[in-house]
Amino acid sequence: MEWSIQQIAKLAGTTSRTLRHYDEQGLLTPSRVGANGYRYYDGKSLVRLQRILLFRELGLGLPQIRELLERETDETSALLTHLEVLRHEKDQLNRRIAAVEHTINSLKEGKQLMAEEMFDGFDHTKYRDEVEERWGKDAYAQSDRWWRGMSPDEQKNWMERVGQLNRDWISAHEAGLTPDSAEAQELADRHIAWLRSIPGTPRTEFAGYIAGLAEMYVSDERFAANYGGQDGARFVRDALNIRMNRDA
Amino acid sequence: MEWSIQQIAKLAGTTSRTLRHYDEQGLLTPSRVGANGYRYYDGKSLVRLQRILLFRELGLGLPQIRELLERETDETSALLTHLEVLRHEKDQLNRRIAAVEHTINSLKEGKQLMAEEMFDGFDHTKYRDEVEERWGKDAYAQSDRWWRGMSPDEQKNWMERVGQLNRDWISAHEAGLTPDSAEAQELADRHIAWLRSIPGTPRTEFAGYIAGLAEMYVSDERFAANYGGQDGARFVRDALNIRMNRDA
DNA sequence: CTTGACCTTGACGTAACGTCAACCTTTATC
DNA sequence: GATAAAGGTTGACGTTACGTCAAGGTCAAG
Repeated sequence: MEWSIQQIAKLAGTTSRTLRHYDEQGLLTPSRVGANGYRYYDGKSLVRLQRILLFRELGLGLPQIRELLERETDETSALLTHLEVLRHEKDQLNRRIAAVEHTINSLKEGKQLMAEEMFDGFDHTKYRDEVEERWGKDAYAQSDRWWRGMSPDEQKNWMERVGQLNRDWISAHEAGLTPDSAEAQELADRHIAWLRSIPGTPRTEFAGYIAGLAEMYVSDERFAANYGGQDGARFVRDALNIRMNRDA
Repeated sequence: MEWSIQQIAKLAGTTSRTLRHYDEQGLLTPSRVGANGYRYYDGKSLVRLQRILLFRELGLGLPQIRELLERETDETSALLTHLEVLRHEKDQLNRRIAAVEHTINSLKEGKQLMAEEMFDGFDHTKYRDEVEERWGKDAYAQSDRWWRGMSPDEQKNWMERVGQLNRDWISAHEAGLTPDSAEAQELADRHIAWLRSIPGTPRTEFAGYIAGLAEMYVSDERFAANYGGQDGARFVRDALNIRMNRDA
């Protein structure tokens, strides 16, 4: 069997322009080219084309696809790879759906959605890679399970407690207190207790973990924002460090 | 609270260039612009930015997003729309996963995947809109349920029967038989019986349906390809028409 | 006063095609 | 055999949502 360029395009659900593009890129050359320059394609071309379009729908770039097609001699393994990517995409989608449902519920409960909350909600899934890189894969998975295990009410409650703690930090700082003041040290106590309550928090080397975290509050604007900016974050960091040293 | 362009970019997980782009496009103007031209953003900006990025992840274009944000005063309804789109995407993904799993199973059963099969597999979902337009929504849904109701084995079996019929048509044509020959008429009988066996086939106006279908075999390359090209399709059409007229 | 981080406005680059334009073949029809 | 319709070819420029310099102004810290 042999098809013209438009025929095979319709067969595969694409356009002739795409076919010419793939020809230019060396991704899919016609099985035959007539003396008049017309392109003709056969069954093998069709299969290859299907696979290309398959990968394209996944968002893979043409160079990547070329690599895949060249390296993968086995159809099954290629499809298994494909399947894995699809499942990963599905997971992500499910998460996004859960996130949106969550925010809708919050709204339905009549409580206004505040900017920080919105950010925190997304934060939890958005920085996955970063969290994994910094504290290991288990840490993220564990913390994620814990978070999802809570009811929306519990989640809200938890976030409000965090918000309160943050606000207290900011007030203390704005009140001109010093990091070693009794008030700041009390906040440090609360802060540490709060951190301990999060599953995934390392039990060994806890002191080093806290020190690193405190440093990050300052250096990462996303965290610093929670404490009213870099200045506030520095205040929190100092208070925490003093608290930890007192223990030692 | 007020953030600089990089701060808010990091907060939302994007880049400063994107922010400037959105400013240019009038999608998100800074809450304040300093005398030096610096852009500053506040909490409301952050929320709006989050929403923009949300929609962007869905693949919506910036003009569309602008429309949505202008029309939607209600947060909840916007998110509900959003949710619907997400769920639709999820359905599609699940279908693709099922399709890939199906082909993998076929391969695992050791049976070679032939080009036509692959095409048929995709065909069934790919041309949905077209089928619906031509024969009504019920027809597609009905036929789809029927197809999915079959086990992989049954599906394979059914496709092999179709393949045999098609090959017989091609042989008959290549053998130089005429559409009104006894052999061709016998094939027409089988063909019509086969069509009747497909749920969704109209019972009323069956003759007209057959005539239209026969015409389509010729005019649509995707169908013609099954009969060895337009020429073969013409042969099938003529045989079918003769068969139907004989009944009348 | 320099250094380095951050900001600005152009302006060109990119990916995967869509969409003409200008022109040649093939096929069907008068 | 003329002619139009349908389909083919190769350029070449347009599109979207930014990325990525380039060239230069601003600002806090040492």
